[in-house]
Amino acid sequence: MLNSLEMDIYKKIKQAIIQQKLRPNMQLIEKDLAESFGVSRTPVRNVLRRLEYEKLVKIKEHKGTFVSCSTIEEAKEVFEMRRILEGEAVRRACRLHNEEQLKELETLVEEERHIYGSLDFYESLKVSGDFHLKIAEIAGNSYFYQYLEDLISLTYVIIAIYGRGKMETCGSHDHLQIFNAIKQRDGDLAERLSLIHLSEIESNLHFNEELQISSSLSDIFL
Amino acid sequence: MLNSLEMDIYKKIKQAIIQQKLRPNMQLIEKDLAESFGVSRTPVRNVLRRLEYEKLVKIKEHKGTFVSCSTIEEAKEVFEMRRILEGEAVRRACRLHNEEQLKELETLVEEERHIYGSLDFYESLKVSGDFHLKIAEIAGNSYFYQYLEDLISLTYVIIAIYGRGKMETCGSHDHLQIFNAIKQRDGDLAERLSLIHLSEIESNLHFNEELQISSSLSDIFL
DNA sequence: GAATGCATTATTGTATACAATACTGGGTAA
DNA sequence: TTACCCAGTATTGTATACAATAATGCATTC
Repeated sequence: MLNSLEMDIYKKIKQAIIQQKLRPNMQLIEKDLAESFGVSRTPVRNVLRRLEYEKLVKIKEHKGTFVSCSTIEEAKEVFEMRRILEGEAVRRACRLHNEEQLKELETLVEEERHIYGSLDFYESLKVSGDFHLKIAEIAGNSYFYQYLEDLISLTYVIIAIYGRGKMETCGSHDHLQIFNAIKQRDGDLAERLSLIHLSEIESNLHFNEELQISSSLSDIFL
Repeated sequence: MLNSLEMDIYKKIKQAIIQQKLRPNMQLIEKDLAESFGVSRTPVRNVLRRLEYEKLVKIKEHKGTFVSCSTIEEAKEVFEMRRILEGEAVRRACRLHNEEQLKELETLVEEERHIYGSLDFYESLKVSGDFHLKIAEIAGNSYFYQYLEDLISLTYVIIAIYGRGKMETCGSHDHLQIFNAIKQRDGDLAERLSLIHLSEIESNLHFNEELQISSSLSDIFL
């Protein structure tokens, strides 16, 4: 995939986007990025193209690279696809999990419960995402993980755009319920809880058109 | 995504892989590709990275890029994920399709029926794939298309590795049945037929270990 | 004769130089 | 004053040059 140099740059840019240090529609100038990482434009460009493939940035030819600002329709597609994939994944996880995996999953729930409120917002987002990804991992088909990793990253950006600060992070309570359903191998229940969980997160977003971050003043005053 | 220069190179390399002009495990040397396309290594490298992301090639650091040669396990994952996604997609297609889309789908079935046997193998593969992709398109969430486009391309390579020449292409009869189910908006039937269809293709493959294309003699004589 | 080490070569990885494109602003003409 | 054109600038796109790495083969030594 990416070599170690690029992987380092990739992780840093990705994290900055997720943490909103780089906000939607902000331009990422290759030269500046290259300088701040102390490398040439070449590896930076490679990373940006990768991020574009994940839809975290948008590259416009001869214009530049911009932190992605998903439309409402795109955001809804992300949640819809997450429900499809995570619903199926959690079913499989119920069937397939072994003791070790269950323990790892439990650890994540515990961790989440522990840092809830205390640590910073983005740390708790990450731990929450890890819970979802662990289920994808247990589901036993690597595409679950591959697809959901990207979709979950995109969810962070969507929350950055359409969220309103407080309750967008997954409640650790929901995760505990899902965990228990998995533990009891109750696929129907686990799927139902997962779908509700995702829909709740989505419904806490503010999909009012006016709230979209505009890329230009002409968008606003048109 | 890719600009027009790279898109051109991308399509040609991808097609060559699908058509087995570039066989699994064959090395793709950047310099040679660049020369044969009359460009520098830069755009070629970009394309190769993209193809790697789609799992059509594998890049080994400081060694080179090789046409991917999926293992049996990877191949099974591809079919499994196709069943998950296409099963869901065809259900949605049943609900969502409009007249125009239905007509386009019918055209593809007709076309397939028409060229069956007559045209070359790879052309018929392509038309067959288009049928599957059209359903993904009708399903109304762009991720269906995005994911399945890659999975279907990978299927071609898998068939190249594990197929045995004759009946691996989708029978147009299966597609006609699926089409009729969609037309009648019978989601249950359409899904069932699709899953059977995919499993049939898979079961026609020869997943005997000995048949794997070895990348090195040491693999054979170990 | 076999094995090891070194030099050579081939290939990829990174940096830099150059080309193309699109934006910006000022000047000029109507 | 306003609209348009043109030059200059900023940024990306492509090519090339250079560095790093890994494979190869030959020579040397035991």
